[in-house]
Amino acid sequence: MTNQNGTQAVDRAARLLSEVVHSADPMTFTGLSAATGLAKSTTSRLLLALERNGLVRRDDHGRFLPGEMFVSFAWRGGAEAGLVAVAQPFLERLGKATGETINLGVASNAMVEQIAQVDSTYFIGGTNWIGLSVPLHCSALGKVLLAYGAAQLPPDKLDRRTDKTITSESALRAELAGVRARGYALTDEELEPGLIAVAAPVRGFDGAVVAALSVSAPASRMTRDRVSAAAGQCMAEASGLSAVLGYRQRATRQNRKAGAA
Amino acid sequence: MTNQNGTQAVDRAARLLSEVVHSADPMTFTGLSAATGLAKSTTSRLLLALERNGLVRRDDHGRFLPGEMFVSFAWRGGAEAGLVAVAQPFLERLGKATGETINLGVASNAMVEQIAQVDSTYFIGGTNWIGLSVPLHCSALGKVLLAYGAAQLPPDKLDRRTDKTITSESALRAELAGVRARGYALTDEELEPGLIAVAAPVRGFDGAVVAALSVSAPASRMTRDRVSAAAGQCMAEASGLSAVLGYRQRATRQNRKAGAA
DNA sequence: GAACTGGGTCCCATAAAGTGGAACCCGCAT
DNA sequence: ATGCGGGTTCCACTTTATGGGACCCAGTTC
Repeated sequence: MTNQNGTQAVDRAARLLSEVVHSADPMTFTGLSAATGLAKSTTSRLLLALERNGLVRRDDHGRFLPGEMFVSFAWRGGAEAGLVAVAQPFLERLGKATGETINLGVASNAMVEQIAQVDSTYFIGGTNWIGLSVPLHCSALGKVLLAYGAAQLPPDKLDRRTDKTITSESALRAELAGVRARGYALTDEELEPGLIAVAAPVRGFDGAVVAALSVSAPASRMTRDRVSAAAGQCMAEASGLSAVLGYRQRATRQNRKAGAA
Repeated sequence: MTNQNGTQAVDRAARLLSEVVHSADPMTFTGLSAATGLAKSTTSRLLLALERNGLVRRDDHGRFLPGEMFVSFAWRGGAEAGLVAVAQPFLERLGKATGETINLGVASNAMVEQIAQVDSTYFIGGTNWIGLSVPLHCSALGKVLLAYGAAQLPPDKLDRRTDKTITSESALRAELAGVRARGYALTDEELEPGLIAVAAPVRGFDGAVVAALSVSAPASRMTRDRVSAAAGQCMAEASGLSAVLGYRQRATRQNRKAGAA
């Protein structure tokens, strides 16, 4: 465990900082000391240094909160710019797991804008879709955004892209209910013949869906059972990303076996 | 210059981090090394440590950007919560300089909500207004928010609070134009007899006015010339706060940053 | 109000961790 | 193939971080 890099103090300070920033509510001095396993004196010195530098501040009860530097960054609109970067590792993991093309999309005036991508490891299936917008009603990303209220359909008629495209409002409504029930969306040659994709919601700190994560593959590779496997992996990564964005799942869903206090 | 605290490494790392976060566009390695005056090797080691801990990341050109921890914080909605904290030092400086009551206000459904305050050093003038909402058209804070489009008047008639209150829409429009021209707003016994206040705009990173900063005093103390002195100090602190929120005054040649590539 | 308690900072001898100059590596331009 | 600037790694040197304990302060308890 000894750090051969020669940055013990900085690493420790960063760990403290991480505790402070990622914790749901303000950390106390002793809490931090315990969480990081650092000696009281060391904890004190490091926290003092962090405070001096605007990285943490203390509330009126002496508990620690993220400091001026974080707030300043947030106000500069760094959030949007950073989403892609934060998401990248999740996309990559998902890409590695499935071997298929991964996309992250957000709602942008009644379309889905793809803001990040990891390419398929296969030859077939690999164009770059970043910056491209696709319709809401026939893409997996779009269905997720619609299903969870992150996007609204324009009043126009639903565009028919293939003979499988859902073009009736009521059918779409039913489909979206299904998405919410399953927790993921599927588009099966509804956007383009031969293209199948699944997508799962990414939530922000308040539970609102802010983006969607998808796995796209040619129908030839995406068999029935692989769809559900991909969907599972997709949901897992999406919820990991949600966690980084501050979303804390409630325990009311499928109970996990290991109950983290 | 030796640090008496025993936190050299952390302080240096924090300085690097500060450069990265507060800089308008991505810093290069050499830029950081130069800006902080640290040896190349030290800079490298510290940046590596920061990167390892998610405090900075590198873009595709190897330049440094704020890392996952900052983005994560921003997505949790830490911004609003932190505004008060970030503003506090500015309010305090202004309070010390003027000796009067200082307030920070934001627009909140057609009123001004005071979200932070520093009390007058005098006995007279000192109630706590935090949480209190005041009308837009007859408070200095409100005039600023109106003048710069951070708030809109409700369709109702303008409430008459004193005999000096501006109650005609056209007179108010003229007043707001004056506010924009001077850069600060004045309310002279328009909200309450004997109460004079000046206020200046606080801008976010994109130049939009997000809040207003005011100095309030009894008319007995706030003579003509003291009004302009207070206004000057108020504008100075407001623009300091704006700077922390990422607002950069134009008027200097600023080359717009092109996207990557 | 004296004695206790628990959170937090300060002190100081010790040695571990950080430092920076120089060597080195890599990609790029020439 | 040669040079160059940005960046990382090495390593001997010593400055700087470490943590145990003293200490301090503000609440509680008796």
